Amino acid sequence: MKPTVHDIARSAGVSLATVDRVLNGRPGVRRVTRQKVEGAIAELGYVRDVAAANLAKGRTYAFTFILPANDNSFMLGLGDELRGAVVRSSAERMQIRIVNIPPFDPGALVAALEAEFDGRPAGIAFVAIDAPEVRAAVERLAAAGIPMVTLVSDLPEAARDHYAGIDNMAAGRTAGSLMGRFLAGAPATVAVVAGSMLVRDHRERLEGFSAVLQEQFPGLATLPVLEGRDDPVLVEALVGKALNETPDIRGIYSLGAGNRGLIQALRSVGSLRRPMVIAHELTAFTRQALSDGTIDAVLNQDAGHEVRSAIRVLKAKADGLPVIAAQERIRIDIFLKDNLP
Amino acid sequence: MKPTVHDIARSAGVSLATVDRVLNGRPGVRRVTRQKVEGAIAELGYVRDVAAANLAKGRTYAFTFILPANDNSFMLGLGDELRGAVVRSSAERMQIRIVNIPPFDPGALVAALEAEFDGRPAGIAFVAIDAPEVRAAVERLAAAGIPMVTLVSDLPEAARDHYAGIDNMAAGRTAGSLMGRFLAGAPATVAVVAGSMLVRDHRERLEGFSAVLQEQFPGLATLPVLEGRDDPVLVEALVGKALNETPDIRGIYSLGAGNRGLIQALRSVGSLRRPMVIAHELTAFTRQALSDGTIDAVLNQDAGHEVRSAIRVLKAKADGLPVIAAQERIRIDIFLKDNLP
DNA sequence: CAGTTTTTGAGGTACGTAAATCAGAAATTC
DNA sequence: GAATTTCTGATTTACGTACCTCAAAAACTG
Repeated sequence: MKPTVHDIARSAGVSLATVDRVLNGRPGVRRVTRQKVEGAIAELGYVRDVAAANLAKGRTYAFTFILPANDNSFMLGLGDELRGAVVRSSAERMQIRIVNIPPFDPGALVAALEAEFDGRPAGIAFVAIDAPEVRAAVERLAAAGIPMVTLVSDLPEAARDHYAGIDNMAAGRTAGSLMGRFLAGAPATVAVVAGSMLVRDHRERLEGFSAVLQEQFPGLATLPVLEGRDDPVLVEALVGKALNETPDIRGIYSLGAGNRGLIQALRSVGSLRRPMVIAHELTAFTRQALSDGTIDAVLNQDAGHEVRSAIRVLKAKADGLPVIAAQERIRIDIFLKDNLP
Repeated sequence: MKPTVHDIARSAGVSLATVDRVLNGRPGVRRVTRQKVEGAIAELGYVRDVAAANLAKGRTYAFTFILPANDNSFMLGLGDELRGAVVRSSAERMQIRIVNIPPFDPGALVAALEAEFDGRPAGIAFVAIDAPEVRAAVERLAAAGIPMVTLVSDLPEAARDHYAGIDNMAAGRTAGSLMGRFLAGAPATVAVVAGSMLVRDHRERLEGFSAVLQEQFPGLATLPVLEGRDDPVLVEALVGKALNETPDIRGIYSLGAGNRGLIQALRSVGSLRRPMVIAHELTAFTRQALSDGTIDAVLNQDAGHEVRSAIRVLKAKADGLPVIAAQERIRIDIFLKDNLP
């Protein structure tokens, strides 16, 4: 049988109350007594029954997720995953509130963060915008002892407890490496389409991509970045124009959203001149394009994993427990048409 | 506040006992009463508190993991992950027993499975060997109502409840696609190193790999499969011999274990003639080889994820709960030197 | 309508831990 | 050595659900 606090008390020759004091770090236990109890715990291999403990604590976890009301497939999918997780997690004493704010708006994010002070949530997850005022708000919440997790886009070196998202620099490097190898090292011109260079994850992806091309594939030249603002219509126009004006484009790296427009532009190009294309985020559109050969590779972050990881981490932080780092690492999925799930 | 059974009882105008009967599907409730209770549950949005329920049930989950006593890095890593999970899961009322059996031995696996009848475990996970006698044993355990999960290697169309592992056919296809693209479609000779063609996952990987080469890269010719029995020494000998006898090998796909030997053999080849190499499983050896350029890509299955997924699924099955399919899909990681974790 | 069966109510105990109270013991201080 | 402070023990209640018993009410049966 699994040992309980009673067994510890008996084995250590102390009372239940003392065991409780040791277990929960309450004061009023002499050093020697504490060591006796800890010895018994180690000897019997006692592990606290979290179900019973949570029940006794009667604690519920109020978490808030702040998401941009973006209408691209990825963010919509993230919202879906989150709502699914909310339903399931209510069975585990968690109450998750979802707050939507206008996208790309640091002021709105700060306001939403400030508003959380009143509710005193057990934790907050949010898609970070890298701006000084956001950092300041995060510092204040951290000072108030509220655990915070950044989601999808990070705020490095700020007081957040964890980042639930991919390493965007590594993603960019991976894209660069694939592009270089797929183009077999021959001299060629590559175009890069981004959403906005103001967004941190896009900047990092570009940085990683460019670094690898420079280091390992000097034969590949890149054109100036096309900023499509994650807007399918704008992306289509920009890419179409670029393909017309620079017919020798042999590769395209799309590191933001709005891939619907990219795919449109590519479809109107003759299949002979179709460039090598690497894009981000597996959506209905990119999946289709991948299987029909319009896109060659898709780098993906799994929104469901990110959401579940954020929830797990918030809960662990709220409980003061360590997180299993390996489990919480969000991986960069590489999809070719051959390993589509 | 979160509603409890008491709230349901009050709201439906029945007693606690009746609510309990409805919730747990016990007999002795009239149709109309049952509907009243279900209405109240829906209206109040009641969700059973799993922590309290598990505590009350006093149930502990006895799971058995049957692992081959293989000494390659991957299986050793899997064992480590499992032992780590065992420690953590004991806090969640799970007791996981690990049984080691000789590798590649259907008889030993059957014996280990048979032995589980007595213990009546709440679930079994095992690395499957595709043999008729194993299938028969699985049928008997399934008939006894014991949930089963195959780990790493599957037993398709058998009575197991779930497979916690990668799609090996897709892995092989991915390797084939990468190899074809990395070699840029030029005519070349490719060698394949496997552990044993008797093991299902190796067969499937080869099948997927060959299919893609045939379909998409007809210029690539493959040599007869080298069976290295996952043994570093044998692998080194075979690969060394092949590289000597067939100097125009431009690609190697190592779909099994024993990559230490492969790497050794590659290191003694001049870097000019070094072929394009794709291997499986990220270990200390393959990681090193990847970062120094000896290996070009590694396809990986995350042992930790597989173990945790198997445990989650077994628990869900034991509780009669549905599994979140998306969460339990084990992904094929593709690692280049640029996205090493 | 009496007898039988089914349904329901009321109440209790248990699970393992948290948290509190209060009295008594031990250690420390003056 | 008395007074004070610091520890410790014993006991109790609570968390939300599961599961049990027993009695009473209601619904059927012939």
